[in-house]
Amino acid sequence: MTHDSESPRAWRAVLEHVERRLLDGDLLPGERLPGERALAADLGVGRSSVREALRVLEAMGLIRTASGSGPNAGAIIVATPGGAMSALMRLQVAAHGFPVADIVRTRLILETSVAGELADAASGTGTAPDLDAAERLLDAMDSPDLEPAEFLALDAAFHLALAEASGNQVVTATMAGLRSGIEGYALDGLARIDDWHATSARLRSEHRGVVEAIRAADAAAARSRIHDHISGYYAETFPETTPVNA
Amino acid sequence: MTHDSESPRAWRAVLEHVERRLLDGDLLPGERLPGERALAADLGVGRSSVREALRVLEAMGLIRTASGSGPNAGAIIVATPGGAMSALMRLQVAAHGFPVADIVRTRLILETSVAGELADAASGTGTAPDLDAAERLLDAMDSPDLEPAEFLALDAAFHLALAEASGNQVVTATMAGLRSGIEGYALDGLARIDDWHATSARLRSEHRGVVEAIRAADAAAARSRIHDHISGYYAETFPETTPVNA
DNA sequence: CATGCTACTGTGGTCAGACCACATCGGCGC
DNA sequence: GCGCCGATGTGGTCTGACCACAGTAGCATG
Repeated sequence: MTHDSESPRAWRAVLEHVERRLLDGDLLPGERLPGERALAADLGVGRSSVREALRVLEAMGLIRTASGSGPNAGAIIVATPGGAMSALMRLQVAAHGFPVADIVRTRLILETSVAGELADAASGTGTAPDLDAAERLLDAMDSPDLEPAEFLALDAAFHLALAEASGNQVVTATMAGLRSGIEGYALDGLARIDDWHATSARLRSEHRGVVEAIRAADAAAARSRIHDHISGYYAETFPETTPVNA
Repeated sequence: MTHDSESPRAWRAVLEHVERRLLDGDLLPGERLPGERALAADLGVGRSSVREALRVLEAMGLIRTASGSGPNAGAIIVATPGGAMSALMRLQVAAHGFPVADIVRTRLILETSVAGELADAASGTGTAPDLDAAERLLDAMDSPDLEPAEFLALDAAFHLALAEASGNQVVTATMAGLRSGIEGYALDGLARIDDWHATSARLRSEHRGVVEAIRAADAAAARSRIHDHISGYYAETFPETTPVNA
């Protein structure tokens, strides 16, 4: 009943309140938000409105909620953009907001750039990029008795590991989202592969080639190899897709 | 299918139900979702749980809701990823999930690639990219009596117009999000500019140079000019920021 | 005195019901 | 035939009530 204001949506007021507290440094990652009831009382809105705002924050990867009591309970500020980006891309693809071809084009842009950056970093005198995680995944992909779906999951993890190695959290989260957006199509595309054995062998070889070019600090080769790797795969599995330029 | 173990959350069931209906083609953009009460009854959950799911869908840019009656009322499937991406990036920056430096680095990657693509498209025999909207914005920025904040808004719109011209909706939405994420910093940065007149003149000139390179189908020049334009501006306003490589 | 179990407390999660503001549309009165 | 006006149904919000859960204090017991 607190004559708050003109804002037509109460839950938006909650969202803005939390965002402001974040920007002001009042709330830091790891800290807890006030309880839903307290937040509702403070802002003069109902608890349901608070919950709707918290739901949005949770979907955006801003908070994690837990029931019960103790320091682990409640809404805790985290920053896990990967899941949020994945949900966003997945839903946008489902609603035809993001054409699959644009997802692939964007993936091409980001991965090509990441590979080039990694190679450049390898050439510098400073710390070389950490490719251990990526290579461990490549080793796992050499296992001969992998289901195609398992191989695909490792493949996705490898590409994500490259992004992580670049140290760019925005690119990492975005690539996780892009991958999620086309996951369904990737699984469908498995059925189109005639000779899976040959295809997986080629993919493995291409992966090694990319890492090799990065290690050799050959940015141009890293770029072109990862580009050809991705566009070649999509050309094979989705020949009807609009050809990706770039 | 990454069938994650079911969480006992009712609102997630609603979310997944809507997503499946989207994927199955039952729900198309422009169509209306069932009413909240009907949805609650159909899925056997409370209306508040339905509302929490709808709130997430709205935040993700999937639906638009309107009160009242008639064909425009209710929850209508739309696909406006720009707003969702902006909110996501803005919140992640606020929660320190996305370092500002990574936002800038990603912007550099995407815009450089977009400029190159546009120049390549201009060289092809097909339809040249539509740069009219971008150039109209440049004309507006030539107005001598613009507040710095107004100039900045037009600047952002110009860069977004380039992305739109590339025809990649994922990149367009992502760039809108990146811009939103650093909007606060950009406004703060205005205070650091000593000679705004000189700076704005330089920015205008650089913008024209980018468009000129695209029109001339000089991809290399377009890439380097947009790269220098962006990194130069951030180097000027945020010299303390970790130097962006790439 | 130490220990183990048990209520207590506070958290989010959910549901039900009740209003309100709003926009449309059918029907009554003119 | 025309115009106004209430019936209707929508989302938006609030309230209050439960539930499951996880710590924690405190009692009972050895």
